[in-house]
Amino acid sequence: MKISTKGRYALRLMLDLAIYNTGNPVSLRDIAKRQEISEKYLEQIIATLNKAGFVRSVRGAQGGYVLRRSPKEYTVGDILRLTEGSLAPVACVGDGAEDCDREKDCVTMRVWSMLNEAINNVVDHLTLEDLVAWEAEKTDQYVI
Amino acid sequence: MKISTKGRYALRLMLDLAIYNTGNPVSLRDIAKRQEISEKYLEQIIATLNKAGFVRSVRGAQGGYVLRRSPKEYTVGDILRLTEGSLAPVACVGDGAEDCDREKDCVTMRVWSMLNEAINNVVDHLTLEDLVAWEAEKTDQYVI
DNA sequence: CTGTTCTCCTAGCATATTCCTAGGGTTTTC
DNA sequence: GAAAACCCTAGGAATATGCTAGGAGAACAG
Repeated sequence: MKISTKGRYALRLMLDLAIYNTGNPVSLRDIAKRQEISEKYLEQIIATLNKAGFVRSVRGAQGGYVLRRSPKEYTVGDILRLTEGSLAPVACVGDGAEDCDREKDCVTMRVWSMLNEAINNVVDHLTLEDLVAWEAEKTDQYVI
Repeated sequence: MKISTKGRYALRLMLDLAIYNTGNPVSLRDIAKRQEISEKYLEQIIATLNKAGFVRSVRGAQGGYVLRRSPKEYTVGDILRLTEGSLAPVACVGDGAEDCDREKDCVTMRVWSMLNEAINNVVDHLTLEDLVAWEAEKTDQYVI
């Protein structure tokens, strides 16, 4: 019942892009340094985000990645589902649920449904913008 | 981000015990048949529940297992945490959280905390009694 | 007092997943 | 044309998952 590094790093990566969202591409090198994550591993993670159209890549020197949309248009759920796969706690609930022949008899499915809803309710109502705001708050504290 | 069979089977096992909670021990053999789970695998799972004092075992012929407490005194969270380990979505939140030197800087931790709370809120407010009641409702539908 | 029905214990293993590392290739800018 | 970037694929160690197997020990029924 854990979120893997892939999903966690993807979120930090996207947050980093959102914070440095000036229009100029941000290189993986810089993100990797700031986030203290292996650049090579980040490459693989951002490839997924790139193919899904979450980011735009700019090749060559001075290249890097840019967010395709504004930070408020990415929910945490979008990012985690893309990188982690379904966030449903079991295979038999949520969208694209596998059918199970015990389904009708299965009271525990209700538990998983409730859990699924609770999880979605958190991740689908948080956007990158929220995280950027938290980051800003945090910085303010040091400034004041 | 999945609950493994261990936790899911443990819940079904405990629910089965709660439903057949007459005072007489229920054999694993019967539970395994009803739940369509390998008896040998269930043995390993119930060993955990037994060691933790969730169930009492009765050895020998006509033996089996009995709940130690009443169904309403077991939350789904109790059962899942025992069998799955912590339900926290990442290692750095929840009780017994590992320290992380990025902690202070880490905005994503807020996301994981919220997720953790949401999950706990579901599993800690559901008891075996609730599941038994659902089971009863379900049966009623067929009877009417 | 013996056979049957149970629980108990431990070992092992095939498969999948996780978390990377490595080594190149291609594109663009200076 | 060299450097700085992205792009692509392969592999691999470590761990977790989801069991199966085999037997030892306990208690009851007849």
